[in-house]
Amino acid sequence: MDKVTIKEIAKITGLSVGTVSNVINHVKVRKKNEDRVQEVINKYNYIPNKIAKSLSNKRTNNIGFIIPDIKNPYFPEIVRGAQDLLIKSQYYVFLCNTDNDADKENGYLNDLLSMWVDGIILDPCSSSRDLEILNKIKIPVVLIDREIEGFEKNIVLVDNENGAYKMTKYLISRGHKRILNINGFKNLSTARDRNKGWERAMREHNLEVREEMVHFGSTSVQQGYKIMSSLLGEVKKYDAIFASNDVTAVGVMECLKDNGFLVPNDISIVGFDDIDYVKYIKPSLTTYKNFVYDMGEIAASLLLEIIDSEEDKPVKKIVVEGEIIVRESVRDRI
Amino acid sequence: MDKVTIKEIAKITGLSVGTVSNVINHVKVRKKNEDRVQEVINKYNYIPNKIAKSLSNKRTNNIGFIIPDIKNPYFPEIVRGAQDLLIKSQYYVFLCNTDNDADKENGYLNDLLSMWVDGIILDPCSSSRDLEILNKIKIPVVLIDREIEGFEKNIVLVDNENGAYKMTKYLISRGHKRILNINGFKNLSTARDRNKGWERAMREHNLEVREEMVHFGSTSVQQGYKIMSSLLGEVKKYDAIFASNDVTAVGVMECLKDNGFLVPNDISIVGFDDIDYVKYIKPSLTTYKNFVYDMGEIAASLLLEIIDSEEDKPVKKIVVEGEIIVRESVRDRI
DNA sequence: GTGAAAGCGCTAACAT
DNA sequence: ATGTTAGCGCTTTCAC
Repeated sequence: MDKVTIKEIAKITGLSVGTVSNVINHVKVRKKNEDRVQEVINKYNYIPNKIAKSLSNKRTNNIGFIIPDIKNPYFPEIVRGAQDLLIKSQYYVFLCNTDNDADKENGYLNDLLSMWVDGIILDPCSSSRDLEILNKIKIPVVLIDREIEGFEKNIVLVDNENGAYKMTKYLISRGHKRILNINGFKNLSTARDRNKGWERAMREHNLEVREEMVHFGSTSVQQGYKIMSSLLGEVKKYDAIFASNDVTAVGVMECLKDNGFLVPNDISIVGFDDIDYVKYIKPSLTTYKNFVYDMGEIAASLLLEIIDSEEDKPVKKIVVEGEIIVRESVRDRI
Repeated sequence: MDKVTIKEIAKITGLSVGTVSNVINHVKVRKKNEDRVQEVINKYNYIPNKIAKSLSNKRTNNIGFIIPDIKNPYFPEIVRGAQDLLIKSQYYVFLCNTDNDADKENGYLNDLLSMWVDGIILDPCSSSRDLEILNKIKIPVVLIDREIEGFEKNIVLVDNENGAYKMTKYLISRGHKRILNINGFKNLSTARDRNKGWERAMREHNLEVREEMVHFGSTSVQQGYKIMSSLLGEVKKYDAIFASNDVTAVGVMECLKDNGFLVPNDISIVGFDDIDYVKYIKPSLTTYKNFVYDMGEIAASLLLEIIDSEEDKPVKKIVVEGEIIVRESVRDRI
C-alpha cells in the first residue's frame, strides 16, 4: 500500500509494464485497456516516479537558476519571468543564491550538473572569473544580467551602457553638469557598462570627467549609504548624482537626508533599474526602467530553445531596452 | 568521453564499482586505491549522477518550497531563511509560486511528490481547502506562515493575533479610538488572526467595533490603494488605520496622498510585517516587525528534523514573536 | 497493440 | 578491503 509502482499496476490490471507505461505517456493503447489502467491508477493512487523516468530518459525537466540573492528586489522579477515561462513546459527550477561568492557559484554549478538539470540560467557573480569549471559544462547555459569576460555564451542583458548614457544625457538636458557617479562593483559588467554610458554622455557634452567622480562598490542600500557618507564633504561640488542601481540610490538619498541635504533642491539624483518600490519613496526616484521580468522570460525561452534543438546554433546576445521614468528626484538647474 | 560513469572509473582503475562507490562516499578504502580513484575521477572529470543515486537511495536531498509569489517582498526573506539552513545539509529547493491559486498549489504538490522530494515547506494559499490531496501526502510537510483549517500539521507562524493586538493597543495608547482595519483576504488565517487581535484590543478598551470598520481583501499595494479609494468618504470618521500588512499600508498611504490627505496629520496609519523598504517611504511606516527570515529558518530546521527522525513525533506549532517598530506614521491624538 | 527484457547509474548486501 | 550482483522504477527496443 505504501509504494505503488508501475509494476504493481501492471500486475493488478494483468497488463504488461510496457502497456501501462504507454497509457501513462499517452501512447496509443486499446481504449478498454487504457480505461482499466486509469481506473487502477486512481484507485491505488499511483504517482509516477520522475526520478526513475529521468534516469531512463537522461533528462529531468529541471533547470538550475543561479542568482546573487533573492532578497535583493532586483532578482525576484527575473526569477518570476523565467519561471512563469518554464512552468508552461513543466520545467521546475532549483533556486540558488551565491551572495556574489564565486566559490559558492562553482559549488552550485557542480551540484546542478550532478543533479542532471537540463539547463542552467546563470546570473554570475563575477566577470573576471576562473573559466575552467564553466567551460567544462556541456549542458545548455544561458547567462543573464551580467557578462563574463572571455566566456562567449548565449546571454540576455538590459542595455546598461546605452541606458546609462540616456540617463546621464537626461540629467545634462536638465542643466546638470557636474555629475557624481556611484556605481556597482567594478568586477561586474553591469557596473562597468553603466559607467561607460555615463562617461560617454559626459564627454559628448564636453563635461569634465575626473577619476574622483566615480565610486564603485555598491549594490545595496547599506553600501550606497556608506559610500555617500564618505562623500559628504563633496556634495557642494556636484549638481547631481547618477546612482547606477536603485538600491544604491535609496541608500544615497537616506544618507543625504540624514545629513540635512534636500533632494532635489540641494542635489538631484537618478537611479537605475526601477525596482518596485522607488515610486513610493520621497522624493520618488527618477530612474531607468529595466524590464527584468522580460529579461528572465527571454532567457528561459532561449534556454528551452537550446535544450530542444539538436545541433548547436550560433551564440545569441539579446539586449532588452529600457526607458527613462521621470519622477521627482531631479530638478531643473539653470 | 561524453558520459563518464562509475563503471568506467572502475574499469580504468581496475577496481570494482563497489570500491569506486566507496571512495566517492568516503567509506573506508585502502589509501592507495583511494588516491588512484580520485586521480582518475579528476582526469576524466567524472561527476556522480545524483539521479541514479536517488533512485537507489529512495531519497533525493531535494525539497519543495511552495509560496504565493516571490515578487511579493514578504516572501524572499522566508525563502532565504530556509535555504540558508537547507544548503548547509546539501538540500536543494524547488521554488513554486501559486499566486494564491489552489489549483496551482495542488499541481505543484502532485509534481513535487512525483519528483520524490524529501519534504515540502508550504505557505498555503487558502485556509479553507480541499484536504484530500494534502492528506494523501506521506512525506514530511511543514506549513509556514498560514494555517489550513482542519489540517493539523507541523507549522511555524508569526504571532498574528497577538501582534495585531499589540499594534492596536499601541494606537490606542497614542490616543486613537476610531480605528479602521484594512486587512488581507478573509480566507487567509493570517488575515483572520490579525483581525481578531485588532478586535480584542478594541473591545478591551471599550471601543466601538462595527462591521463597516473592517475591510478584507488586500495583500498588495494595488489592492490597498483600491480599497482605500472606496473609503475616501469615511476618512474623517477615523483617527487611524490598522493595515494588516505593509504592502497594503503602502497602497493606502499612496491613495491618501493622492487625495490630499496627510499622514499622520489627518490620519495615522500602522502596517504589519516590516518589509524591507517601509523605512524608506515617507512618512516612514510604524509597523510590527515579523521575523520572517527566522520563520523560514525554523521551518527548514523542523523539516529536516522530521525527515531525519524515524518515528513520527507529535505535531509542533511554533510561533515567532515580533516587535513594534515605531517610525513616523502615527501621531499623538489628544 | 502488447509482452519480455535490457538498460539507465548508482547503492548495498553478500561473498570472498 | 574488495568484487559481484540484485535492484531502485521507468522507458524502449524488439519480437510476436
